This record gives sequence, structure tokens and C-alpha cells, in this order.
Amino acid sequence: MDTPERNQINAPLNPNQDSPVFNFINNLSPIKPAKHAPFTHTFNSLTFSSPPSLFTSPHVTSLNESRFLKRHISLHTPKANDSSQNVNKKYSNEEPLPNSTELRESTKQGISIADDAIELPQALKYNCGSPGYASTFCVDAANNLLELPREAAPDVTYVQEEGCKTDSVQSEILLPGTCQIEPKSEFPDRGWDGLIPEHTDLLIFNSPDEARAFNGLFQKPLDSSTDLMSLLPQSTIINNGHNVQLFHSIASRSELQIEDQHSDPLAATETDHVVDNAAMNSNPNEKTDDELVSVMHRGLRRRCLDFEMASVRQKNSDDNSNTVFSTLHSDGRNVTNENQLVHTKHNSDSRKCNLPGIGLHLNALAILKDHNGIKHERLSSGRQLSLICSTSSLKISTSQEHHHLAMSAVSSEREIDSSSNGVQPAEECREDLNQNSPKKKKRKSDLAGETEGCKRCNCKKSKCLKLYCECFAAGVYCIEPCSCQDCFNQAIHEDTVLQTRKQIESRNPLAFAPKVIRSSESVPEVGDDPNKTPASARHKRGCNCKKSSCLKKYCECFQGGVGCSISCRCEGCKNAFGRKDGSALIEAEPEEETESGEKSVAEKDLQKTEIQNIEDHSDSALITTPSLLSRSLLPLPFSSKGKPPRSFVATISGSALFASSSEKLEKPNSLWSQSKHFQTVPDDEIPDVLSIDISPVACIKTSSPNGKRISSPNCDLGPSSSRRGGRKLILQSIPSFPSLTNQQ
DNA sequence: GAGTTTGAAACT
DNA sequence: CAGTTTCAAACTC
Repeated sequence: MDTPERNQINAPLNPNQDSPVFNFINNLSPIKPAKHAPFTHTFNSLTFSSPPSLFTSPHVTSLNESRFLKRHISLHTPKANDSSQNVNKKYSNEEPLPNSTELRESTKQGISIADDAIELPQALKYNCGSPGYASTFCVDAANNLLELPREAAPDVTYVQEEGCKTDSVQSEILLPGTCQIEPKSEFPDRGWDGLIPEHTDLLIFNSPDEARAFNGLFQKPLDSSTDLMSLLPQSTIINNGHNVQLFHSIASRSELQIEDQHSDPLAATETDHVVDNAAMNSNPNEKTDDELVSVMHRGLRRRCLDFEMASVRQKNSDDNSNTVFSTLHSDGRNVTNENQLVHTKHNSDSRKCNLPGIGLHLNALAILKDHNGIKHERLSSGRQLSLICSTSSLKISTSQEHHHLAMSAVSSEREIDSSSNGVQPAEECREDLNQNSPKKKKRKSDLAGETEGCKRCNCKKSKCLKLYCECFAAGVYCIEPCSCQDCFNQAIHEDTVLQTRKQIESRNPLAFAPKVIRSSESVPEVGDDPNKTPASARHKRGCNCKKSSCLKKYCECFQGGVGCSISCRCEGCKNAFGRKDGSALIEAEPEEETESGEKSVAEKDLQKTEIQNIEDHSDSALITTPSLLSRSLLPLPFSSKGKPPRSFVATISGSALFASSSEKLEKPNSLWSQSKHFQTVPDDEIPDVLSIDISPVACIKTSSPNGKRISSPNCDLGPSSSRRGGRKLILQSIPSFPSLTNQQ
């Protein structure tokens, strides 16, 4: 992240000042500097102190993706529409301007959110919930709607990720991609390339005119040579030291105060993002930028953060200049100005944990809640994203966390509770639960489509001390979202839990190993049989299905998104991910005969499942499963309720084994062992930044609310639309912005 | 939301 | 190891 690119970024800017675009901005921007002046973008480090993770559950990471889809749905909820429609109203002058601090936070949050939105548009939700600030743009990943005041800042240009950021930062900023965009705004080259397609869905235009303008922009071929910096929205860069220089001139106009990264803790935290953005804008090295972005996204996705859109307000009397201050608070804790911050309330349910798959098996690398096994990983990206900018304003404490949080929020499928922000999924869930009865929440989440965030167990007799319990099996403590009764799988009963675990392990050393083991490296077979899951990904023990034909989640193989293998004893295997290997095939055919009567049914099931997969798998094309790959955009099979068992899948990559064998090694990560620390599954744990390479958004899906971890799904992070599958096509419908040059 | 089905986990 | 029971998720209505 801290690459030379930063420097590069700055350099280009100055030159751009002379550029027509720059001039255009200066001349055109309706924004009045005076208005902005009050908003200094300094962040207090204190403000963003990262919240301690109380309960690190493996679930966290995975959640995002699964949620993503759900959230996407939620995004479509009336709220989004309402917000968009009412944006102008919402931004009424009624609310007092946020103080500089708030603004700062908001900007940062906004930035992070923006990023998230970009990456995980569908999944992420940003609830603008704050009553007062309804106008604050809400970013729903799912809805992909960032609502911004129409005319916030005409001049603002967006970088994909940054676009949102800028919005948040300065009230006047517009979110091009996800957010409503003003006609004038432009996206950086990359931004357009990667973001637009994906986020097009998100774009909401208040008026036809805007849409037209927007279209114009897109339609215009982006000139690679074009200096992105010049194009960058004024607001976008503000917090980033690097960006500051670039936008300095702009800032001067708007009178936005930009703080150096160094001076501004938040800026520092966001530095990566900023850098990325800047790089994207200015830099020729798009790849690096993309990577950075991807990295960022990855980080974000992992974390389940609730983001609240902070208060937004119009500053000016001018109709055009509605300034919106969107503040995302990763952590409620950190929020500086809570009052001002708008708390978007999610459905209590959604908040719940949101991360269905969060619970990661200790053993399993990453499982997305909904997605089982490998697929989960892949899929996770798509699903997990639902973010909710929940009620409580999130505050980002540390830069990293902030960054992560933002990332997670965006990426994470989970519904994020505002309160829980910054906390790992489990924690988040707990927090949420605390507020509400866990059961209710859980059910709500389930009803919601499993907000995926925090699905949990529902054990009644096992006391959550047996493998029946998904939480226990995943190596995570039960949390409020769980509807379990007489639960002993709690930190309070740590000794009991450990003891029981030992007992079970003594019986079956692999009991807590991920059920689906994927060897990322060995993928020789992938191409061979499209129907087969690469041998690299298999259920550790194989299924024993008799009636489900391995077409339903009853089948662990299917649930894990892997094909059946020789080790399976299933009957009539029709596993869409791959029937039994040779032997399986043999069996399958005979079965078909026997099933002939059933065959039609089975086929139907298959079709359904496939359809589901397509639907569910939105982003996460399974790498291992060729068939799924084509479905990158398609939802994973496990979309709705399917929560892949938390520990369901383990990815064994050459060096890193998370498989059962590694179980012991990983155990330390387990909640139990690490209960007091972050529960981090290796995958999950990997710092967002660090993991970047490894885990793209999808890649590291650590935890699904369900506790199902998903090993890294698609790592393609490229801005390429493919990641966010669901959104990709939207762009076509989206009108392009009028290019600045045109305006000029 | 309640009831049924299913198959893994646990038990014998 | 096989058979049975228990369990909770997945599924259906």
C-alpha cells in the first residue's frame, strides 16, 4: 500500500491543474468554499480507536459475502428508494452542520464505505437510517445505492472507490458509481472500468437529467492518459495526505481543509485507500492500483462492520449545493459525534450477526456462512456483502481497523449492526443480540433471508457442546443470535467447551477439521470434468446421502459446494458440483436407473440447485468448480439459508494447511483457545492488508455468520466487474456522465 | 411458524 | 464396524 505510487499520485496533480478539467472544475463548481471551510478533515486518532474485538469468531469474514446478496435485496428495500427520492428533502437545512470532527469521521467512513460499496456493492448496505439525516447517502451494497444529494457537488469526480469516500467527506461530494451522481462528476479511468460496471446498479439518479449526464460520462471513452487527479472529486481526496496535494487546488476552492495523513490519524488509516485511489487516479499502474483496491476490498469484506451513515446535511441555501455529510461509523465506540451521526437502524434482525458464516471453523480456513466449502469462498464475495449502516454510528478507531472495518463493512455480507461495527462478527452479533433477544434476532435474520450475518445454531438438547451445534463445530462460541437453549458454548464455560472439544477430538481428531478440504494448489482435475469439483476440493469424509441425491443441503458435499467423491457413500448422487468420481459416476448411472422414476425429480432438484447456485453464487465463482466459475455472477447455491457450516471448508494451499491436520495448529485460533483474543482463523485473521494478496474480497472469507468459513473465494479482485457479479450489467442501463471535458 | 424430512453425530 | 438413536439443519407447507 505504501508504495511509491503515492508519490506518483501527487505529481500528476499539479500538472492537471492546468488541465482543462481542472479549470473546468474550478470554474464550474458551484460549491462555495466558504461552506466547506468549516469542515476540517482532521481526525482524531482517539476517535477512531479500534474497538477491541471481544469475541473473534471465525464467522466474521465469511459473513460478508453471504450477506451481500441478502443485503442486496435489502438494498432494494423501500428505504433505499425512499432515501434516494427524498434525498433532497432529507438534506434539508434543518440539521445543524456537523462539526469538523464529525465531518472528518464521516469522510473517512464514507471513504471506506465507498470502497466497500465499490467492491461489494450488492452486499453492502448503508442505511442512511438516521432519521435526521435520512439524506445521508445510504450505501447499500445490495442496493448499491448511494444516495447523495443531487447537486451536492457538481464538480466532484469520482474514483471508483473514492467516489463514495469523497461523498462522505464533503457533503457536497457525489458518488458517481454507487451513489447518485451529478452530471458533472467523472470517474477515474479505473473507477469506471472496474466500478462502473459493477456498481451501475447502484447508481440512482434523482432526475432523468442526471442520468443523462451520467450516461454521457460513461459513454465517453475514458482517456487513459487523462489525468485522473484532475478528475478526482474535490471531496474525495481530502483526507488523504497524498491526495491532498492533488486536490489541494480543488480544496482551496471548496475551502475544504485537508489534513496530511500524518497529521490525521484517520487519514493515516485510510492511507492505503487513499493511496490506492490516488494511484488509480493518477497512475498509470492500474494494476497496482487494482491490486490495492482489491486488497482493500478484501480487508473490508472480511470484517463485519456496521456502518452508519453519519449525518448529512445541506450546508447551503443553494438548491444545488446540498452538502451531505455521510459518516460511516465503523465502531460505535469511536464515534466522535454520535449525536450528529445518524444512526441508521437496520432491522434488528439484520443486525444480528449478520454474518451467517461468520463462525469459522477453527480448522476451516474460511467458510462463508451460506456458502459451504470452496464454493463458499468463492461465493462469499457476492453474498457477504450486505452491510448495513446501522443505527449507531460506527467509529473507526485504528487506522487499520478502520480500514478493515470499512472494508469489511463493504465487503461483508453481514448485515452490520451499527453498534457492532468494528467488532468481529461474533461480537457484532452479540452486541446486536444484546440489544435484542437473540432468538428473535436470529429468526429475524433468518426470515430476512438469513441476513447471513449471524446465523447461528438452534440447539436445544446438545447444549451446544456437540458437533450437532454449528457453532461448536465451527469452533466458535455461541452468540446472541443463536437460539440455542442451555448453551454451554460460551466463554463462561470455556473449560467445559475445551474439555468437550478434547473429548470429541480424541474420538475423532478431524472432528473439528473443516468438512470440505480444498487444496488450492492441486487443481489438476479442474478442467477435466466440468461437473466435477476439482479433486482439490472434497468433503473430508464424504456424504452418506440416501434420499437427497446430494442435491440439497442435507448433503454436506453439496452444502460445501464440492462434488462427491469416492469417499462418499451416497446413493443416487446427483451432486451438481460433481458426482462421485469414477466410481461415483458408475453408481450414479445405475442410480439413475433406479431413480428413473426419481430421476425427473432429481433433475428438477438439480436444475433448481443449479439455478440457486447461479443466483446465489453471484460473485464467487468457485475456482475449483469449473461449472460454477461461469456463474461468477450467479449466486451460490447456498444463498439464502444455506449457511455453510462455519468450518465447513478448509483450503489447503500448499504452504498453509488449514485442514484438519492443521487443526491443532489452528486451534489456537479457535475461539476457545483464543477466546480472549481475536479469534482468527488464519485466513480470517490475516490482516486485511496482509491477506490482501491471498484473500481478495472473496478470497478470504473468513467467517460467515453461520460460522462457516469460506476459504478464499475468488480472489480476483480486479476491479473487473466480474467480482461483483450481480452488478455488472447494470452499467449498460446507466447513463454516462457528461464528461468534464464536454462540459468544458 | 409449525411440522416434516434428512443425514450427520452420537451412542450402543 | 454396523445398527440405532439423537439431534439440528434443511426443507415443505
